[in-house]
Amino acid sequence: MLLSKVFIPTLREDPKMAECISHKLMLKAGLVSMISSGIYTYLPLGLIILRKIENIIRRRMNEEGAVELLMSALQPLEIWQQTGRDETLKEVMLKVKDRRKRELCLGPTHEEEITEIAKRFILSYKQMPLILYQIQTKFRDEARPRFGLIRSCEFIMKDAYSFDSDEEGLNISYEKMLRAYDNIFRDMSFDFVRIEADPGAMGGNFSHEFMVPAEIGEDVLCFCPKCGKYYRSSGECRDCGIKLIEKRMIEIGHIFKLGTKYSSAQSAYFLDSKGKRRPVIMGCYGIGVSRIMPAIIEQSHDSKGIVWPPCVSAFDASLLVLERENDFLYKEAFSLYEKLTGAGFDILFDERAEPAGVKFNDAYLIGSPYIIIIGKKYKGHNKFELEVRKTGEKHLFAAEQLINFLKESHNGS
RNA sequence: CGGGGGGUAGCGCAGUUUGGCUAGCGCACAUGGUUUGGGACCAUGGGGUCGUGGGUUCAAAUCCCACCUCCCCGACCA
Repeated sequence: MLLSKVFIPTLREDPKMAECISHKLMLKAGLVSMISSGIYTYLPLGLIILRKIENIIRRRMNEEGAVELLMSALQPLEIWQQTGRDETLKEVMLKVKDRRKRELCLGPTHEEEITEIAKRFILSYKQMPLILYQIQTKFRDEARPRFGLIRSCEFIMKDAYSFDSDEEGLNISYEKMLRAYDNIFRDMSFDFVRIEADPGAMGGNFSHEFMVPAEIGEDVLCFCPKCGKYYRSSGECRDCGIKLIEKRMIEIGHIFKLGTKYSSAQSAYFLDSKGKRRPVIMGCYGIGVSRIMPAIIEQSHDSKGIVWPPCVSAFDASLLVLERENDFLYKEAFSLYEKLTGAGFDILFDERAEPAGVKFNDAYLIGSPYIIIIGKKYKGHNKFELEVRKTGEKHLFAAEQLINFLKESHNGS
């Protein structure tokens, strides 16, 4: 992509409203823009990254046999009354009335709605096991939105729901999701923790949380500095007997065995092999998709900007021509751009007539894993300079070498 | 929801204590020129309901009242 043709409005100064690093960098790098407290627009660059994150999730969910659907964000309040959660979630639920005075809410989550789908279509044990998932916008009237996309009133979640005819089936589905989540967060290069959790208001009897350590985390876990194990309470390490240290964590995923809480309340019944009517056994599995971007940034940045792990970076590399009005250099740069694009790489080509400092700073801010530089020095040796964003390490390459280098790093990641 | 701090050009800010020339600065933006390996320079220019409403006054960004909104700490958080 040509930088002058894409809409990436980077900011020079730190935005005043941003308090934490990821929030600041997301605004500065032109990933998102705040519309109101807790409400954000994804700008084009942010959307590219969001899609990459979503697709990592899709790949792993599909791999475990989960099937994607898309439920409505607008939901009749009626289905919430059946489970009583119109009361338990009263505070966070955004409600509206339509012109016929029908009471609706903007879904804060989708257990009730998916259970309606199950009730309607899952009639026999032969239709299970089944795992359905969606990537959807949720709405919550948060008491205090904060940290940018970490806690917002409108956010994107991947929510999956498993349907089984017996406990054993539920255990298998749950294991599948545990595996998928481990893979997803590993794919995203997270330093993450998986820990048993309290099901809370979600209901059910068993639950795991996936968390990443970060200063701005809203949860606290205790960890053993020797073996690295995490605990919920601050005793001492069961293995090492060492005093634990508190660590702030961001919750990025949470999965639950629900059992029949929702299916019973909403009469989602099926007939088993003996023709007996029984409630479907459910599990639900959430990932805070819009929270992942800031969580990655919290874990991967430096004083100059974002350092994207290659798997979620919008671009494989940024390409800078420093002397824009030098026809020779521009032609060399453009031909390299075409070669790299032809080889299947996503390249952000900064061909603007801006001073070198502006281009370097934007490139560091945007955070592509590699920066390829064509300027004065190129005229000396006719080699392309490649800077590794993460380490600052520099290489000189001819075009073919450069392509091979990028291919290798691509396969490695 | 409790406590604290903010709102002046697209962004970042000064000015408000002590009311008074035409409301300023940096960046960005536009035009022309010089530049081009680290947010460059010169010249010219455009852009403002000073958060909103009401009040006090000869005179309000500045004082008074109400409201809106943003941020921080806490409570809450499937």
